Amino acid sequence: MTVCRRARRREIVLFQRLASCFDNTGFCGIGVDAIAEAAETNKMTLYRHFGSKDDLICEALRFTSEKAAAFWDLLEASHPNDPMAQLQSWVKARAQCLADDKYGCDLANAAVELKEQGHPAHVVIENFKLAQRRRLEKLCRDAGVSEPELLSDTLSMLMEGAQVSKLATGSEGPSMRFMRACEAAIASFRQPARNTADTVGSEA
Amino acid sequence: MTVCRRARRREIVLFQRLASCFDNTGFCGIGVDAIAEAAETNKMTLYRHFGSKDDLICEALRFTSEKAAAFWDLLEASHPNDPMAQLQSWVKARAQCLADDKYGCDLANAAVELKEQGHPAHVVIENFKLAQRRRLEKLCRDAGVSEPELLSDTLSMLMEGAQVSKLATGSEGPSMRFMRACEAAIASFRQPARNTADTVGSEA
DNA sequence: TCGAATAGTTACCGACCGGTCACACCTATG
DNA sequence: CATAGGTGTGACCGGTCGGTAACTATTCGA
Repeated sequence: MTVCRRARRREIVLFQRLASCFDNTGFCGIGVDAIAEAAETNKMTLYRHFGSKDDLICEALRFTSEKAAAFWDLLEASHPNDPMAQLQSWVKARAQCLADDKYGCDLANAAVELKEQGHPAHVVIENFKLAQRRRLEKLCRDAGVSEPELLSDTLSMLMEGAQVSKLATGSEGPSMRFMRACEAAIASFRQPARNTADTVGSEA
Repeated sequence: MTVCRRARRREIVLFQRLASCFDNTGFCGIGVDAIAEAAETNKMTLYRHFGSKDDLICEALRFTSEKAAAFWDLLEASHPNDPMAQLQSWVKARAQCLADDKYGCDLANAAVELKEQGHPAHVVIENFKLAQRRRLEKLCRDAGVSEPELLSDTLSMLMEGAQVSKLATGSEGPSMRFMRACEAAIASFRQPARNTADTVGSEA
């Protein structure tokens, strides 16, 4: 058991160093040797902890997603019993991430890059994104907006879109208005219920 | 000169076959041999037309972006002198692409995958996305909405976000509400000017 | 129809890929 | 202090990578 704990401790250290390792190169574009170097270790040690490169990627993504889950707990604790303040705090935090992280969410990038069907990372990505969606939707619902599902998905899309847009056109592209777009969306759903799709004449 | 035209014709055929070639595998995940097979030719012919794999990727992206430019002309022709109808038509067309294309915009995917600085594809991607942004913003402005720049960037982010979100969580994720989100955004900017960020109490 | 330009084929290059092996080296714990 | 569990090192495997050479077959324009 003590050995097990020793190994686990080592893995956590590895994960932390691995977290920002795929950012520059992507997942296919980096070799296991380079990964090992970034993790300040060597290839054999990596292969003693993980069955394969794909397995390693999965575990690294899982680690990242668990760290992100902690963010939500922090968010709820920061404004207890004030979901609207939490929602605004979420926007602010996402805008901060957008400004800080040069390359967006690892999970989202992995979804784009590893799109061959059946890649083991897919279930990690999907579980993470669905969990995020659930929490955001709950937040919107608790905040009492008129259409919580629609607002939640709008904010999700704005967030993902801002990140890929920043990769494509830099920080002076559409992503520069991410925060204002979120605020406008929230504001438009705050008033009772009437201005969603009735003024746009589209059938189906 | 005639030979030049002959070669150019061949290149166009190659491009058309290449267009959907990177969709399944990404750009790093496919070898030149496989690319040649997908283009129904062989590696030597590819290398006689393009200097390198990166060059080939750039040209393929450029071809795709030129095809996309034609879409805008079609859009304007479909509803002459009715920018709001064009805007709604844009939303509908993007929703259709979202439903049809299994993997989103090649240019956006390339931006995510080829994020090493200095990759020659970056200028192609950036030029394309900025051009799209300009046209969308002009459309919003002509449609007479209250904040054309903000609406345009909101729609851009929703579009990019819907695509990556679909890759991450499938068509039942946030992307399922892409069209409604766009319509709500347009609607909220149609009325005079007052509901953008004043109800959300955020300083800075 | 002739000749030049292009396409196809095959084999090949060095480099690197993911992954494994054997073996020496640490280091924490009994 | 002995030892088992973990780490570091370097060589190695077969396969594939991007890219090229040499040569033949085909096609198209004058």
